[in-house]
Amino acid sequence: MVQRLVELARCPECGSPHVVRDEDMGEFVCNECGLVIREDMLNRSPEWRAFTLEEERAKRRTGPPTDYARYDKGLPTTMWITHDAFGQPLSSKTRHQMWRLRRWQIRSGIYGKSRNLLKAMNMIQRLSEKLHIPPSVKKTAAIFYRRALDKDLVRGRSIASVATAALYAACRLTETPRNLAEIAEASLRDKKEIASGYRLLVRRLRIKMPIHDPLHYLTKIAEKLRIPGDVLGLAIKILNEAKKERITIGKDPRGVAAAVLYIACQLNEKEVTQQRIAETVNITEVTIRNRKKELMRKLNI
DNA sequence: AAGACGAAAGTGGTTGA
DNA sequence: TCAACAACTTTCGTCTT
Repeated sequence: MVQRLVELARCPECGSPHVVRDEDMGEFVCNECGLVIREDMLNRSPEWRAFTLEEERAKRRTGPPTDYARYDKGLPTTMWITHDAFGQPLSSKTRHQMWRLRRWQIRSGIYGKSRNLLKAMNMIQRLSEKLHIPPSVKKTAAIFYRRALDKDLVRGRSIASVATAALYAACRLTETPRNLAEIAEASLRDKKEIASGYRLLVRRLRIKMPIHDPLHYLTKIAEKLRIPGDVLGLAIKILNEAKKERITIGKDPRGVAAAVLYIACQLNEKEVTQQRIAETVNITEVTIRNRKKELMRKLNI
């Protein structure tokens, strides 16, 4: 099936000129931000062409080409996509994903929520591509969204915000390092909106989020700044002490990790500035200083 | 000149009434 | 739902190396 793409005016959301008309899906989609501009556009033209009467008779099927009242608007067939928006053939991996999405769509199609789900899946798909989120995490997000839909949590909220929140929750659960700011920015939605959606999902779906261990960040920073193993070893020792003294609870694990590593570097006379550590984990030097002060005091260093 | 330190004011999230 | 609260950030002046 050939996709016909027609350039439109600028996207009302992000101002991007890359707004594309996707006739097969019956949608206008912004290639920059993934905004679906007119999702209920109806393609009334026949999906086939005939040049002779015989041809027309041969190609015509029963009923009108598309029917808006049908639950799926013929979507199970239109989801058979073999080329991307630029006319390039899809990779086998993406084709496989599309195939799964299609099969899944056919299965759920008889239910009233299918359209909602399809839109959400599109949203999650676009966001995942934009943020380079691995397929396994994306799958988790999809499952979260489905469960949210089952529990009627989407009612009264926008599909986009819940879908984005589901993706964020999936990232948190799988410890995929994407923060709220990045995801909110990619979805072009308010951080608050995503955050409240996230909390709703965690609460109502009873998702058990892993507690972020400073150790996780410790090794990460050490690797990035090429901290030698013995210094890292010392840092881990200090961290374990801190855990015993219960200094780490309720604090930003990144701050604790950063401070512990900084102390270890100083004790080993390894020159690393607070600033360098701070920027690798996206916190401020002040936080490192505060944590450091507390650690030094309570651990008698 | 760069890095460290800390005070003060502001922000966003959590908690408990 | 709202106010209080702790943690964290931003900003900025000062001190040290």
